[in-house]
Amino acid sequence: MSPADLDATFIALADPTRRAILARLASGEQTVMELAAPFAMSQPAISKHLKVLEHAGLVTRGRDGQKRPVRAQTEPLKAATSWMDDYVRALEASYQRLDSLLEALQAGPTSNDPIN
Amino acid sequence: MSPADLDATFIALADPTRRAILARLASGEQTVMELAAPFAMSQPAISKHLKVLEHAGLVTRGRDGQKRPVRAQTEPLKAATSWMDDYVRALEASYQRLDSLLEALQAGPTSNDPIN
DNA sequence: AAGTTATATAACTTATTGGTTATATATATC
DNA sequence: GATATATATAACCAATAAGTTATATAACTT
Repeated sequence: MSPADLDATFIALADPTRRAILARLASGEQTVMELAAPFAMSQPAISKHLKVLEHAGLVTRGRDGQKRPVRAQTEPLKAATSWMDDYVRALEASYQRLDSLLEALQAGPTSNDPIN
Repeated sequence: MSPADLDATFIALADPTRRAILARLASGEQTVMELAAPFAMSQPAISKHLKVLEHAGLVTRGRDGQKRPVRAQTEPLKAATSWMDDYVRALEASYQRLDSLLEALQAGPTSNDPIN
């Protein structure tokens, strides 16, 4: 996943309306009108949010007559989660190195310690 | 984690410069100047990015003389990941229900099927 | 064919973002 | 005390975002 793709995914997730739309899609495909109903917001506003979600690959659109059913997709979420997991792992590994170092220093510093 | 906190976290992650700053912090605390060095960007721009990251709780600032060392924090990431994981789980559960339904229909529809 | 419904697009407004330069503040050093 | 360094703040600019209303387009209904 390219940085730009990560950008698109996090941008899409960074809005409570869009996350609420996704949450509603967990119970299956919905039309734009169905998605718009619960929000105090115009239909074009919802269409704009859907475009942002689609651009991130978080939803795909079908065609059923005049309706354009919206369906959620998991792939970008998995890629984003994977970036975050890798990062947290790297952080915790570095904390652990620091912890061991502090522990070693407390046990009794020697001329071999990287600091001192 | 409140929706506003999730907003702050995803907004902070939705910029490649900020993700790069976080990545650099994986190797330990850094001063603002150290963080700014690799970027083709002014120091105030980096300070602004740090403020966004701090607002999300993704970094904390220390004090060491005139330096304000920046340190990464994992907590908001874990909360965000948790939201995403829950969501993916919900989605996959609903897909699975749909899949079983389609399977059942293909095996031979009956008057008890929820559609038909 | 006329009217209705579902959705998208356009044009506009306001607020926010990401950057800039210039400057202020606080600490360190000579 | 004067100067230098680390960081923050202010004022500004251009681009983007999130909403609006009005309108266009396409498909469905009668």
